[in-house]
Amino acid sequence: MKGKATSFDIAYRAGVSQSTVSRALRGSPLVSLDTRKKIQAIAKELNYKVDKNASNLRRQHSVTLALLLFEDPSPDDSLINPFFLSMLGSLTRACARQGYDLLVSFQQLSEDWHAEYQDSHKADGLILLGYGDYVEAREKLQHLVEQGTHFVRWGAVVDGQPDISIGCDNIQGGRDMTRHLLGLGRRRIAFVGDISEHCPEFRDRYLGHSEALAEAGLGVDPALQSDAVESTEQAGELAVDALIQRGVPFDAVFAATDLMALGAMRALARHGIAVPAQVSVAGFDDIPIARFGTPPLTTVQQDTRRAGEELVDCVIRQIRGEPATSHMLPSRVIVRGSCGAPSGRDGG
Amino acid sequence: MKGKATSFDIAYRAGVSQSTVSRALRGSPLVSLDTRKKIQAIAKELNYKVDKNASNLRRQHSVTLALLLFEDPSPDDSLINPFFLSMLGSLTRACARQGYDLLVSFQQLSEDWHAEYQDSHKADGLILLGYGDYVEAREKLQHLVEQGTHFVRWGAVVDGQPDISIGCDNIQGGRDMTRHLLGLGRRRIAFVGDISEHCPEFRDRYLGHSEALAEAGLGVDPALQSDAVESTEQAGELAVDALIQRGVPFDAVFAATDLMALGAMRALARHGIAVPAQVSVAGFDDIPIARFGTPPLTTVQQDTRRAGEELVDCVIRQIRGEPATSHMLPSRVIVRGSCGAPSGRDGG
DNA sequence: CTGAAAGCGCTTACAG
DNA sequence: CTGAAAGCGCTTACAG
Repeated sequence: MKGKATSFDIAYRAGVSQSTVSRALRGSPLVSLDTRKKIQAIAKELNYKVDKNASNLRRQHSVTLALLLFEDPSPDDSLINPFFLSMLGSLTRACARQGYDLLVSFQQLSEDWHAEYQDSHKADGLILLGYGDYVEAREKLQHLVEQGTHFVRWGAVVDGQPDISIGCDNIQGGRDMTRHLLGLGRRRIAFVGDISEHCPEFRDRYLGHSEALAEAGLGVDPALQSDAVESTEQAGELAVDALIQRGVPFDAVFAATDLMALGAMRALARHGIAVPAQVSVAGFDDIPIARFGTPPLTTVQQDTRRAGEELVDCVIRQIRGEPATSHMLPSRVIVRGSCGAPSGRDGG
Repeated sequence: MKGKATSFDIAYRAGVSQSTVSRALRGSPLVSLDTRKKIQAIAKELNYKVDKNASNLRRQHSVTLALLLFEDPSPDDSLINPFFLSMLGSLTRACARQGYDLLVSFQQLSEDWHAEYQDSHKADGLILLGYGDYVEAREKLQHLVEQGTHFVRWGAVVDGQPDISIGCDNIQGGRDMTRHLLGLGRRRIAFVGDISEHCPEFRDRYLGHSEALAEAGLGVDPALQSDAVESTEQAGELAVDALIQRGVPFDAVFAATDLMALGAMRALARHGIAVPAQVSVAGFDDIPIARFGTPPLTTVQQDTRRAGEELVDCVIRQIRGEPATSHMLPSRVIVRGSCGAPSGRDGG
């Protein structure tokens, strides 16, 4: 065989027209069973695969989705946010289940990522993960919407947002965790993370946290909140340093992110503060290393598997012209050793 | 604007032929600077992107690579080997640098993965990660080669292999680690992992281990080697249990994988054996959680960043008809707390 | 330097 | 149920 077989090759061998071959292989009901069988047999024999480029061109779609991963530029570029990575797994599988391919692309936060994929027909829809600063991203999102791009963003559902997003219920997650801490007798709970409009997810977690405090008849002390410049271990460490510097007493640290919580533990250890004996530490995400913390980290688990499925489903619905809406997924508290509670069976 | 702009739209506005538009946008030297500028301006204005399907069809390639990730089926399918995941990051970036897109696909180990991607023109080349059992994979690899598929496998370089592979120098890595252990005064070093021809990478690590023993004038005691059914934490735990059951004394465990090493530590803890005081534990891979072990795990680090680059480079060379050969990448021992050595500055 | 034209390999109305 | 034909949007010899 020279070169790849085409539908004409198999038509010739089967003694039918090329149209019939195409129909048979696409499962059209218009072709007789005998013909179909014969064609399929020859196709297999010749190791024939329909040319996706030709097929896609003709049908005007690509049956692939593009995953745009946005990352803060970091010197060591093999280090990826573990949460995104776990999302990637479920996204890939969800796509496969729906018959879509997944194109993965890391975007520099600075880049112009408008519709590159969809317009070039590389992908029929986009999934955005880790869009960075929401305020900055917003106009780009707006632009994408105006262009009619099919896409969904993983993240907070924000009032009046231009796009469709799916995220975990951050308010609920924050509320549940603070309730847990309160139930353990903690009263002065520090919150680590940027709660401005730039980080709506963290803001929601803080909101839930505040709600739980209110439920318990406690007020929110602004001195107990400490910004972190990014969502890294180091930033979490620095934030707790700042907190200690500030001189406000606290008996728990609730970090908006596991990575920051791990950093918080490090700062605490450095200051000779025992976890959880003196201070409880809680995180958010349940990334794989959370359970390897010293002590293992109590955190809020997001259901990445379900998230991946819903994200894919949401884009495909848009592609098909079906209704799709923003919504939130439930989360759950995973109790491990870092808060002082008896470890649950979930703590694995 | 109804629908996407085509090269005809921009030709019309620019007052030139569609051929000229195509040339200008592809950077052909045949077009005058003025014409090119004008065309580029209009293209930007109309938000024009060349249709990849049409372009690819015409040029008979796709400028995309497919990453085939093979995984042992696991009940929790969001759990992916962290080593592969870190590879994925560098692969994506390496592709981007070369102007290629990356299609990600999880293959069930059982599936028939022959040339699906290349024949359908979805991808110009394949990168295989985690091919499973080498003996089983071998005939498929052979088949791929016969079909002229452009691909590279991440893994051991095996004598007489049909395909091209790039992997870390497992023999060197194994040798270096065992030398390290020997330098720490350990004499009875257990090795955890399947060293049969089914797992050539582990076999090579064991080979290096044996070489280091020989250098030190020590013999290889087969009783100190313990198979693990898979490369998971649990399998590592079981393997160490078996070792203890066996009653052979040992003062170190060198696991063929970090995940297994972590499991080994768990088994040791369960038996009340102190690490590293009584027994040193070493791993291989340097996955992100390695440094979070209790104590932090001493391990052999593979340079995933460089690996990603070389893998991509290797496939692209094949696509271009340039020579490409199997080769190995150096690895390095990362000293942390699990073996009893004073922790190096590399220990992160 | 530019244009007219063929052709990449399919899918799908249209006609039978 | 089947075939002949148009067309998806490009790229690139070929001719000027």
